[in-house]
Amino acid sequence: MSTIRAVRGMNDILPAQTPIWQRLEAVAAALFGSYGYSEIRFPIVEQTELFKRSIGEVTDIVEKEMYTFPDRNNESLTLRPEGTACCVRAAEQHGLLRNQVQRLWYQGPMFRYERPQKGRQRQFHQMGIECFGLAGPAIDAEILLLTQRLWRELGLGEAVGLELNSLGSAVDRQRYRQALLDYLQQHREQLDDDSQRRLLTNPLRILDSKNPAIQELLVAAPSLQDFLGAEARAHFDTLRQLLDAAGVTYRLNPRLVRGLDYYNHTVFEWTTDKLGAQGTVCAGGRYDSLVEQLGGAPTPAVGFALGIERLVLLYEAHGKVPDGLGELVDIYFVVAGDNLEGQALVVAEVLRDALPSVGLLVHSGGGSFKSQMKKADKSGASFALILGEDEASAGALTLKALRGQAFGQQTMASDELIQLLPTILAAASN
RNA sequence: GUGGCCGUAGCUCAGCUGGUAGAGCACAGGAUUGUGACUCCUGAGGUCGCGGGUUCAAGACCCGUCGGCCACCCCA
Repeated sequence: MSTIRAVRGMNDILPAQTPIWQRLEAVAAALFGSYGYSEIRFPIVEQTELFKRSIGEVTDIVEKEMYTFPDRNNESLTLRPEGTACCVRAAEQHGLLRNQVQRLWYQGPMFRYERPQKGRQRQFHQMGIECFGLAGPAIDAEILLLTQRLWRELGLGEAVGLELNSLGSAVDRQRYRQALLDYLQQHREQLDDDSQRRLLTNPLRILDSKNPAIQELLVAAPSLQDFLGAEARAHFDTLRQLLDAAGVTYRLNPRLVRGLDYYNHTVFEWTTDKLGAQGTVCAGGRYDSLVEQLGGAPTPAVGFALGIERLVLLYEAHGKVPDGLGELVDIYFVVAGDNLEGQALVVAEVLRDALPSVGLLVHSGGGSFKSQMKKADKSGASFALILGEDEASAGALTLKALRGQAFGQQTMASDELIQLLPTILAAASN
């Protein structure tokens, strides 16, 4: 019989990896909270229509990357390919956006049907924040400062860089789209197949083509910056002043357009050259018309999403990962002797009552004294706690240091041990 | 969806112009009857991704297929 494997592009995150994930998620969640953002949780499945209306009908995500299926009542459902649309739907549905500012964050799996490669899988994970109800550039600056602080706390300040652009208002963008189209159509024969296709679907995406010949052609193309209206220009200029004043360095990238339809004004990406082709770790921007598009009142909004898999890769290779991350066991309890397992469990519970923060692993399943000591060593524990025949008859326990501390090995009554353990463990961890 | 490279033990890999599978690590037991690490000995572990073909003979060659990695596309 053939074994069942995980679905392509959907990866297990194994015990060797989860401490890194927990660390990243904990640091980010604490940071978001410290800026006044509250967590929101929404379902993994939504009505298909939500994504068609928000992300855009002609985007690759909607056209060919969504996991879409009919529910048993034939309603079309979709595994969420991103979080922003879901967040807007949830916030709007529950009246969170009525005349008020909301600072929200979320995390969880997203699904896109793509060929897996480095930094990209079909189930991937994002953390993101969305802020509703603030139209000015100050909030754009705030979330960029927040992300910059996150990189700094993880020791990734040198590994990522910020790229920034403004798409202008929807009207600005429409005017520019036409001008770009006019230009590109004059040079149609020089466009590669992909760009020819995008001419019809999403011409702005031609701007960030990786084809050098296309980039060459674009040098003489009309620039989006020249099409920004007064309001858009003022918003962007003020944002840049705020970033300069706050010491955020960035690279203006007039070719940065982003793939989702709902963005306007500020767009940004934090990128790295250390992850291969998928170098975008965190990206976002302003989407002032999305709430209205989804049936709510006009509500300015800005947010970003960061890809946790990519952040994990970057953090492992370039971040400051704390020593001992993921080491759970302080004490390995060796139980050597017939019929002592029950007694060991009772003693262990007493120890846990007295010292709830201590990691205590009780050996189970028997085995020789020697093999238990080997397992104690392998567990990474600082100490072996031994209950054998001698200890049992003396009403005592033996504590043995495994990591070359001066402590050595001592046998004492369990009451005394509980008294002394906090001091002993503290001394050992220094 | 397209392209390149790759599938041999739990992991990392060797296996020559075809001749019936090996190493290191990890795991288990022992040397050392209640003391881990270092050392030494021993053991267990494989339908060589799967299916077909060529051949006296295929892990190796051919075809197909599935999977993995990387890149394109696209995106976090």
